[in-house]
Amino acid sequence: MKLPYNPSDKNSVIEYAKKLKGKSLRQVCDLNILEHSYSGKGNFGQVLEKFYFGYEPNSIAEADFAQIGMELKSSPLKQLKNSEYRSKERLVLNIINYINVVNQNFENSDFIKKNASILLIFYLHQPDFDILDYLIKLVDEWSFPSTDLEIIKKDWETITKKIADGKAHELSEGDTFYLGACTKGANALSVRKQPFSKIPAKQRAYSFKQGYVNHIIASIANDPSEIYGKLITSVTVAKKQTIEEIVIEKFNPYYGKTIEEILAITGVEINTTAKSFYANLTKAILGIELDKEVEEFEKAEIIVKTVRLKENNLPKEDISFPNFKYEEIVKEEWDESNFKDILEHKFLFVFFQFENDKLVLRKVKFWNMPYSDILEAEKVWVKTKEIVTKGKIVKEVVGGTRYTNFPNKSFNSVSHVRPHALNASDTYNLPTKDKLTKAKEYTKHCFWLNNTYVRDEIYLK
DNA sequence: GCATGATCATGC
DNA sequence: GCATGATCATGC
Repeated sequence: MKLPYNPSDKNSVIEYAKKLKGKSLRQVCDLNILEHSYSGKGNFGQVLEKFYFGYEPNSIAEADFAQIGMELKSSPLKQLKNSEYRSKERLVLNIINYINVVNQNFENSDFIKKNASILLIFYLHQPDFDILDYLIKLVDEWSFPSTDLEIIKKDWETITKKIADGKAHELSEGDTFYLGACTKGANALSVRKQPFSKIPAKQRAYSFKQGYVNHIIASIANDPSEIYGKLITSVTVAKKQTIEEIVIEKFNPYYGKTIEEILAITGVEINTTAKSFYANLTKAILGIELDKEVEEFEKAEIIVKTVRLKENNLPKEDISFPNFKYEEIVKEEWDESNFKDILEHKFLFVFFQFENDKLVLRKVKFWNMPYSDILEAEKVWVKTKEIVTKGKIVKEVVGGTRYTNFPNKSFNSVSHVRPHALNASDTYNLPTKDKLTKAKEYTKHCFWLNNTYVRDEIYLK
């Protein structure tokens, strides 16, 4: 069959691809073929490959357009209330071959062979729409900006080293900055062999983190990115230092200084009572303008947590996460749960400590939760889900105070569940009526990291 | 002094 | 109106 483009000419492929803009698959593909073969089901990318570009979907190691070394990737967008586009999810790339990758360098890796040049096709995902009716919004060829490539190379090496250390089963997205190792497979049983351990490891693929995809989208859409400040100003810097090293180097001169002293040295004026105070102080130290976001943190989806330690090193408060909805948690599985997703992020902890009633900067630390502790957090999540499912939240009511069966600090060393609401009547609906109180809704709760865990496993380590 | 339940303050 | 970071109140 003659193709409507020349597969050995990059411009021809890109030009043909760009005709997709503003169209849906139904508009550009042969409807008869579609209805016979797909009847609205299947995956957007597969339909696109087969019925628009005219080749059979494959899972070969080389790029889809082999002659020009270009890989085709389609991915969904979501639209914000202000009508801007954001990535709906991470962008999943090739599967990690644990056996082969340990014998490769980044430059000659399967990853680079497959993804050095990507033809990106972003479509607007709309709930309840047939995939054939999603509108294609953005089409362009994309390759790594040179500074990003240095970060991604280090990420690739981090992933490879963990496999070489026999720890493929302990891989986590939080291990890396832009390039993640995300799980890929029908279910938790999708495992494969790893070279230096007998433990089967979950099947994983390289992926760009959602935050990173958002920046790709902005660059393709030609959004002027005036809203970002960069830590890494050149390829030279990126080759020499990791994001981690750059951040620690910037914080280092302020260790042992009080907040007042830091403000005086940086000369930045920040409203000390504002909620955004610590976020702004962090930006001041990093040399980022206060009205801008730290580009590298957004791309890597780094969660910044400020902790105030008491003089005995114990954090003054536990660390909260977003509230969970009772009706949602009962439908989730741990592997796809919100809580696990959060815990697999990379964190930047900024530690202050009270010293004679003044707060002094102690240290900053990049951290992501070790595999063994994720398994502990899973127990807390499982128990929480069980309690909500059975409608056994309230244990007893004493006076006006309701005591719950939620996992507390003595249940688990990593995490516990506690209220996080405006007041007791700030509630979410329950999927099952509470057995004891007959209530149909309950005060909002969230998962917390225990302050003792933060002290022992993050601050002191 | 800590654990647990409850609530506050701010900004979008 | 709500999410989020922060803090308070009470009982042991």
